[in-house]
Amino acid sequence: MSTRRGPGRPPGAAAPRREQLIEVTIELVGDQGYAAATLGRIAEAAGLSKASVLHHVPSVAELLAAAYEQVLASMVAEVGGAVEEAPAADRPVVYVTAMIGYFREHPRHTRVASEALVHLRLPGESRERWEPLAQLLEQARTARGLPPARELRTAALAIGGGIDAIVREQQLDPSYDSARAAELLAGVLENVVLSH
Amino acid sequence: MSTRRGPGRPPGAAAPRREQLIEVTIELVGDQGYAAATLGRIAEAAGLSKASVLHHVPSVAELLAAAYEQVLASMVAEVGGAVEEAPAADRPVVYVTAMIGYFREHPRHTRVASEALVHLRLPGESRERWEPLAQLLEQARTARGLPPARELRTAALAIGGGIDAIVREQQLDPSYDSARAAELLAGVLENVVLSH
DNA sequence: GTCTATACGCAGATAGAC
DNA sequence: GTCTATCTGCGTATAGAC
Repeated sequence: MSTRRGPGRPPGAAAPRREQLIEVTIELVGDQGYAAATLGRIAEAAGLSKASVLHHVPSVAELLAAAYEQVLASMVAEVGGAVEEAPAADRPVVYVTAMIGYFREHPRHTRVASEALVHLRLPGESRERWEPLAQLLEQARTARGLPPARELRTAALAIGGGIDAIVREQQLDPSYDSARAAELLAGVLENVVLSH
Repeated sequence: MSTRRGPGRPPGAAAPRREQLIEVTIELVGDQGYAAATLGRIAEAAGLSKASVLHHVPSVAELLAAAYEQVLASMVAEVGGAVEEAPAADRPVVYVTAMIGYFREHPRHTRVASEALVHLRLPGESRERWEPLAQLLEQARTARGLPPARELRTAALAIGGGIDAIVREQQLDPSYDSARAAELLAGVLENVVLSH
């Protein structure tokens, strides 16, 4: 009987219940913040008992981390894809607009990502959030024949902070046009960091 | 007997126990975050029982709000003072350097202020955090004989985000020179928002 | 896999003696 | 003003039946 069902899944397949739990956790955190993402509320939103939730997930903390990681992976995939399609000289600008665009298209992911630094115990990774952009800036400058920048870290940090602020404003006030803001920020980047 | 002690204090005087509790709360939040500022830990840090703490303060939530407000008031007093001493044309630049300088001099206040938006139920005030800077920008432009800016909100938002990022970096890595970063950010402000 | 029942800890807050 | 003792609620997690 080659079609009998065993206890396991085919190697690459997903665990559907776990996926569902991650999904409702993202909705809960995205809409009401990490403080609202308790075992009881997650169970209720998933239509399960608390014990059943913990049958599919080792702990609430692990589930919260998995939800955050899924949001982060989705963001990295989309932004990273857009960046790689562009020539090196334009990548910083694409990074800015793609990042702001991503969170405009995924409002729930905004809160998941922005509150994660406060609520989750994140290893040192969060401390170097400015590094990817710094690398893009440096590579764009060499692609343009410019000398290395002296204050790369501060430049990347400030641009990243500007992105965060624009994304947050779009979340607080959906009538705020973050696409236009992204163009503006990209223009500053172009004229200040990527010229002379 | 005009010197007898009654139950009250002279009108303008502080309530010393309450002040002490606010103080230890700021230390706790500043060093370990809002999650660590529980009634039990506050009591322990103050050398009191939990019940005694609540004799001087109506609730933990109120104490947390008071601690945040004290930090905010202190910051506004220092930054506001520096800004008012400067001519209108220079105020945005002074705002940036004074703000970053304040949090460099008061590391504990950094975390109290930055996590407050996530942990405290703040009324609409937090939504207009960009407005003071926007006003300074507008006034500086008219003082310089420039026409009103078109994207004031985004400019103030992005600068504010840059300030936040630099302040946070100084907190995470004390060897990071946020004073130099402030000069850089102020320079961008000068050349991008306050010229032509 | 799913449930009910339960254990356990910790948070905030109150009662009442001193 | 200060304390000890207590209450209540909520959070995570486990035990064990179905």
